[in-house]
Amino acid sequence: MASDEKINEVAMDPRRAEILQIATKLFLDKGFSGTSMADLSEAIGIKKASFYHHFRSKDELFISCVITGYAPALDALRALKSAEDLSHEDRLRHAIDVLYDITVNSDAGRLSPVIAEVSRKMPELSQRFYAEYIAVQRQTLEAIVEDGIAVGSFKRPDYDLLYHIVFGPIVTLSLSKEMFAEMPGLEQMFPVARLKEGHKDIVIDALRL
Amino acid sequence: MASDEKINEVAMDPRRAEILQIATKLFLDKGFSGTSMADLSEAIGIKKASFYHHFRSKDELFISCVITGYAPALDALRALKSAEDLSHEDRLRHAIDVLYDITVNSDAGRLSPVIAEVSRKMPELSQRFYAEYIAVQRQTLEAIVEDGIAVGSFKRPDYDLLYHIVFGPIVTLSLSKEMFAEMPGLEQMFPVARLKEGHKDIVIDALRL
DNA sequence: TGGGCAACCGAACGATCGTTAGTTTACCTA
DNA sequence: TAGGTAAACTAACGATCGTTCGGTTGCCCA
Repeated sequence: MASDEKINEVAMDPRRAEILQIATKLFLDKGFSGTSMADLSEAIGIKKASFYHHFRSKDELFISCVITGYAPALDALRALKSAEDLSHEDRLRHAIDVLYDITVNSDAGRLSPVIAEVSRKMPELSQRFYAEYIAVQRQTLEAIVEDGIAVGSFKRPDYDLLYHIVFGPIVTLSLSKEMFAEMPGLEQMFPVARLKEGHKDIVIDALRL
Repeated sequence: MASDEKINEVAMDPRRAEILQIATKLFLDKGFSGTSMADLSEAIGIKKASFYHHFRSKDELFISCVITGYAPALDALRALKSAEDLSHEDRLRHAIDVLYDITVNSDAGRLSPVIAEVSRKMPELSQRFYAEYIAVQRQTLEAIVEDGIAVGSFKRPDYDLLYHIVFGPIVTLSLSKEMFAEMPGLEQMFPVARLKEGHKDIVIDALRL
């Protein structure tokens, strides 16, 4: 497949993509209202006015950052469905690994607190974020567990609860790392690798027959 | 009058307390930078200039909101230690009930995303919030579990992991409710009571010998 | 009874916000 | 080589930001 028909405008315009990348970094660092157009245009290396040649407004820019930010995460989720060679337990463990990765390390997950910041003035963004990103994560998790149930590996859980237990710690970890980023000893405070392994064990236990 | 005495002296000035209450409501609703001094003074019912009779700055006001916001939550945590009549499992269940309550319903917990918003420009607030609120929650949880271990009710857990599993879902639930507050069907999306019960079972299971 | 003072006010401060108007530059193509 | 156009520029816009100044009010107590 050489070209995907559903290519968005970003892939067509490298300058736009470059701006998105720089802007995302700033939004992650300083939040939405903490990032001024002066900061932004300086980081890009153009004057403020030139920015408006590429984006209609700061709001549109941020929305684009979010949408393009979770695109790779969605790809990673899609890739999960084609791991047929693993046991169902290992598929689930691998899925949780991926969820940690996309939430703690990717732009999409790390932008969540910033989306929360603007959610009141951009409710349509929250809705889109939920429908196109959060809900997809949930569906992916459910599909993997359902496969395991079908062959008798798992018991059927309360999916709302499963989601609560799986995503809760991951999202909070991501939020905490942002929130306490300036504190010394951050790595010891949140030993991600160890927490992840223990977390996976607990989730598997909760699904055991 | 703003003075050099400790910010968290609550009982000093009823007018100050009244302003704190109104300000907290606004900060919860619209975030830190989303709340202007114009909004605030209008909500209080005084002119902007008069506000500065009570607080030195917007930053000091917000810090006071946070500090006084978690004071009742700390009281609730302290009260947990004197529940000697319950079994250790029930004490833990009750503790988790309290954690849900103070995180999802109290100002302290609900202000967390707002603290995250300003954490870069007020790192000392993040630090204080962690030391005086987050760490206290953690210590309380640990003390209760240690009591259970001493009488053979629980096995000794990885406390970092326990904290991850207990607080993660609670904080994320609180964040989600703020983030998706404008979405229809919020209550069905996050059936708090059911999630809480299932969550408690899983935590207890993880501590079983 | 009058001095002190907390609480309030109108007015304005300088700074910064996101955005726009109008113009110039640089490059591609006809 | 002329012309069109995308992308950059300078300059400034009106609005709003948090904050301060200087003055007025009204209550408490000496």
